[in-house]
Amino acid sequence: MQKKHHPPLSPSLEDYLEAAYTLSRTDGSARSWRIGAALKVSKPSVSGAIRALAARGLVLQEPYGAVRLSADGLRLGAEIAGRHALLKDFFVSILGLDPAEAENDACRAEHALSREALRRVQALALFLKTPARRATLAAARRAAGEAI
Amino acid sequence: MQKKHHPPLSPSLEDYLEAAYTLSRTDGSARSWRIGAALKVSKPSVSGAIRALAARGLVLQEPYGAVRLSADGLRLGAEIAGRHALLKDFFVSILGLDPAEAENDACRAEHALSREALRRVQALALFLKTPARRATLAAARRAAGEAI
DNA sequence: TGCTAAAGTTAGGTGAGACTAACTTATGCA
DNA sequence: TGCATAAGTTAGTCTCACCTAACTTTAGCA
Repeated sequence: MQKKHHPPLSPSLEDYLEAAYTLSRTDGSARSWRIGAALKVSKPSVSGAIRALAARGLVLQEPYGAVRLSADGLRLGAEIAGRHALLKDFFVSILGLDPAEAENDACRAEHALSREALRRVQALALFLKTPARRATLAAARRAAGEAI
Repeated sequence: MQKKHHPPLSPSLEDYLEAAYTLSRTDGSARSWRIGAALKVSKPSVSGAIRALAARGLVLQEPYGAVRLSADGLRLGAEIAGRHALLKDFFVSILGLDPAEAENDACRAEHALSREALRRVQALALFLKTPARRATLAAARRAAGEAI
């Protein structure tokens, strides 16, 4: 099996891989139409994206069958889903954003931030959530929620 | 002057407008080649983007001349540059990110976050920067800087 | 004052990522 | 068990955002 190098995944392909990963977790398998429904794109769009992910060895596709993630795909999918969860949690529990809006913001921001920035966001969230910081976090959330 | 509606600016066009705005501020005028240099794109790319911005009434272009922002363009440009500055400041002064990396992250994140999220990030930064919070901010930055 | 070099534009092409329409394969149930 | 419907694929098109090559305009200076 010859390895080719591919550029890092585009935001779009990250979304497809993340959806496939999440659906595999929740539903046991990732059917193409469910990915399309989750991402609100057409069937051919999913088909093309899966082919691109398969070319990178991230998913295995038996034609007309379910999408399965390779070991690499599982690792990357988990990482992307983790970035998403981390940001959503920060938006909700630190900034006090409405969960639906936090979800949208996380979807977009997860492709924009560097590993290091993400790590620091996570650390900040953890710091502010320590029990000793209860009052501070409450005040911060109050401050974030107020109009400026 | 007939107004057409246009969809909101794409991330790419926001970048061009932001660059034009910033150059106008620092250099007094925005020459096309400077925009291209700032964004690391070719002359024709700038030319095309300026045409698109002009079609939306955001910039005035006299052929072969400097790019000037309209009143709308100035407003939007200032807003976009503000988002950028706000995020960079958060990354540097709250998360303790290296300024060069903060710049890159801000460039990408400025297109990803909603108005509300941005507002709350700003409020959080303001909150943590109040003098009464000196020790907390220092501890937070220390926590963010440490490996997890 | 005219020529050259820098700046800007036009023309044409590429690749990503989306779409619709039409086709193929798989599935489930009468 | 065969056929209708659901799921997936193929083909072809569109737009966006970039590129190079070649052309035009502007401007500076000998």
